[in-house]
Amino acid sequence: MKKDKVSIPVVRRLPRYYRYLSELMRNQILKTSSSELSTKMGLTASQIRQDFNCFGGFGQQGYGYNVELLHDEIGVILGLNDLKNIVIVGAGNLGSALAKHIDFGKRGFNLTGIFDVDPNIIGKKINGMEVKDFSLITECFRRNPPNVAVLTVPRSVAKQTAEQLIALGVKGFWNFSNAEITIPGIYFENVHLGDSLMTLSYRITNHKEDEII
Amino acid sequence: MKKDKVSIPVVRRLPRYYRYLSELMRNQILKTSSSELSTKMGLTASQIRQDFNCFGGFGQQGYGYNVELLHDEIGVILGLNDLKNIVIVGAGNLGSALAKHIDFGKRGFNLTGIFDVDPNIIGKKINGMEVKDFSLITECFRRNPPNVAVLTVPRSVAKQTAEQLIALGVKGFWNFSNAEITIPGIYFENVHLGDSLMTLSYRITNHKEDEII
DNA sequence: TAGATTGTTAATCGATTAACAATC
DNA sequence: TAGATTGTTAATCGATTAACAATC
Repeated sequence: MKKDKVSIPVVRRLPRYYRYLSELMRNQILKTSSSELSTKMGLTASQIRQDFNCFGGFGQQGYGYNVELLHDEIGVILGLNDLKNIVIVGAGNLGSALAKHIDFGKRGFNLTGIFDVDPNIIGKKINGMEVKDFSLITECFRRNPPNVAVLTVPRSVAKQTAEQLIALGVKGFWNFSNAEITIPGIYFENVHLGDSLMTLSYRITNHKEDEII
Repeated sequence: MKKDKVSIPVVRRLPRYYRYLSELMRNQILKTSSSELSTKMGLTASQIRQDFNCFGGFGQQGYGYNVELLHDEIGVILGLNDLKNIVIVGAGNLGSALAKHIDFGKRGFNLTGIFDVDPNIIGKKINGMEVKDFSLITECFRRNPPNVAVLTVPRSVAKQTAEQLIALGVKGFWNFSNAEITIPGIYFENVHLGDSLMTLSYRITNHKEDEII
């Protein structure tokens, strides 16, 4: 049955399901089952069925799941179909690497601008898109107001930059700045690459033979 | 009391504690308490005390925690003090951005090499370090065998590249390749930037007024 | 000493797993 | 129909929260 409140762990697993189903599609596999997925993904079949049933039943008893249908449904749930405008703010190493590396279109976003404050960077082209002066951002937002911004500025200016963008209507941030900002009503997806690396350090340092993950 | 098996959620919070304590140190704050940290970090005081006590008691009843001592203890737990050699394999957009952007030294690692297969990239300098030919990797590993590799190669070659590196002694991967690889005894810290972005898409698409995170 | 705050045990909550009836 | 596999309810497990005695 469809749930109205879906828990964070379930939401975090959705993109993973989506990837595995994409892979099955690439391999022209038409049907799958919770038990098949469970062995492939290292989850329990029960959990998979529970997860899917947070959003309604996509399967057929006795048969399993139609791969493409399930894939597309999860895409819809994730909101990948209605493209949300997104801009990159901060075109340093990380910002420009993300501009080139991430397929925003496949992830539910439409990249409409890249901004920086550094005169050495402004005017450069990244993936055919010119880096614009951040001080002109108000003007640029008139035409294509974005819902979301990638925040790849130094931590020291992260909060003030976020506030400026919120004032212009931005509702969500993909935040790489290493600052933890929380503002009511605004969505922050904080990516802490340093934390991830330290977690790896922990595991390598404290390994006890066995355990994976 | 010191626990011998520490759960994943606890481990993932350690870098976060470490960051908040670093911040307190920057602000010359000498002592803190679980309740003070809890309001700052959005956790419960109880959880914080539970977390710290997985590793033994670092506080003093009636006083709280000495910021620097706690910070340094967590650093030791994370293994940040004994630097582990790390190489970057794949010097494309993301690999080279990470080389420039990440302070490996502060995260428990010592960057000793950057490799690629592309003749257009080999020989370039990134942060003063020359990109070496991946086919010479066996030779390069003689001197400074690394424990860990950053895997920033395309998904299609990720698995075979990982296997080559494991054969040369690599025990852990910071894996950006978007391939989910599991090999017994080897540590994979998988960073799925696309998943992170899709999670943001989900939340923006399905927002119900209230809820943050 | 009195006040504060830890370390730790016990209670609660939520997520995962198991079981099974429904049904294709 | 028989076999398979879902959707869903119930049981279990583990993580979080609450409570409080220990003690600085």
